[in-house]
Amino acid sequence: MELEEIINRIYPLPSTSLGDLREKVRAVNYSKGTVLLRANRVERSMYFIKKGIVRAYAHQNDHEITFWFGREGETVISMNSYLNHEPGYEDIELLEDCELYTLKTTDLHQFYEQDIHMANWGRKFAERELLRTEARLISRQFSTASERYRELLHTNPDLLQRVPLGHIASYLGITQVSLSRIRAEFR
Amino acid sequence: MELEEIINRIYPLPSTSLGDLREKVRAVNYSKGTVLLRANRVERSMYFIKKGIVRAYAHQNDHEITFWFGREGETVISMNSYLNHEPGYEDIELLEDCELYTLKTTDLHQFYEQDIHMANWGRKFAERELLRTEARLISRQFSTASERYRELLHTNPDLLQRVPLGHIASYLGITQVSLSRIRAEFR
DNA sequence: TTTCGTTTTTATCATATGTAAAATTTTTTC
DNA sequence: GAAAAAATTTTACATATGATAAAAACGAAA
Repeated sequence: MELEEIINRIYPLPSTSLGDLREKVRAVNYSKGTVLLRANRVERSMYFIKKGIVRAYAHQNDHEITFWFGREGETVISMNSYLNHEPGYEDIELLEDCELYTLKTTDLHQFYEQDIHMANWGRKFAERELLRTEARLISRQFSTASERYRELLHTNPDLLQRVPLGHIASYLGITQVSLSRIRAEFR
Repeated sequence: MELEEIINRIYPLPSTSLGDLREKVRAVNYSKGTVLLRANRVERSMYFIKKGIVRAYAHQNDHEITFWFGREGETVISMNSYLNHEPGYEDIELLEDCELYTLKTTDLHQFYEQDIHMANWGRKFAERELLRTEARLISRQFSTASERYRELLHTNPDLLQRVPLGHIASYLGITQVSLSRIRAEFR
């Protein structure tokens, strides 16, 4: 997916803003397994996914949970790093070889301060992510693990093809063993 | 808490912007039990809480879950209504008599389009809520119900005084019975 | 104080999910 | 194509939480 489409899916920018953005953006490729952003660091880059899929995960002790997947057209950023200038809590890892666009967060901040269209783009981006995250929090309460799995199967069928089940289980808030049981139910 | 402080806690606005905002804002008082925003409607108002506490809850069948509390200084809006011009999924109910500031969402949208400072205020607001919500989603996975309760007790001691335990339990993702067991543990 | 309604706790039983380890299948690598 | 590594499933057992019902405690109003 081209940069312009990625951006405009969230909030269409006038071509002047797009031009300014394009000047600061660089295309990069990384291979599967690369860790794009690291926890406990103040990250200074963000990414747009042209092609591929990534996951964000947090850890505590030896435990690790995947709380976000990003695919073609999605924006990758360490929210805590970027918002509070503090170390983030997530690693972001490539699950496939990826083609990305990258931008320095300092440039992003400058755009926000200087260009109202960019500011509104950033607003819309955060609002959409907020809505999604809230929906997941709520569904965690209302739905059983089995229902959440079927829901995911329905809304993101490709995820199951592209991502190991361990990560999916974690994303659904259950163990891989439990997910395996659920899958066995209807087979 | 005065309007200016509420706004500036999120993102300080220049006095011109604050002045424009103040012109469109109206102070209102409602009593405990009032439902401020209703699910399944496109809501056209938003609120800032000067004094009091409210909760947002979603329902499905006869089940109801509280997923957000708002207190002095917080901003109340039906994200889905406002973002997608679709009916929202939450009711927002006053848990105490409240003093509020209210603003039409159409006015908010206009501010966003015309005033870069307001646009950045909206961005920051959504970003902060996103970070909070994400943190809760993650803690739901890492921590036991008991740990989450103690965490809440530590970070929001007043909540326990101001809100019935049933709502707290729901917010923590457990039943009231379960919360009662947890409370019994260390007493 | 008494009463009524709400909130909170207690008790019992059922069950979904977790932990740990082994078995199986699939994928990768040489 | 064989060996190694990774991913997935299965099994057995433990436990936290849910559902339900009832009792107790608390608070507001008469």
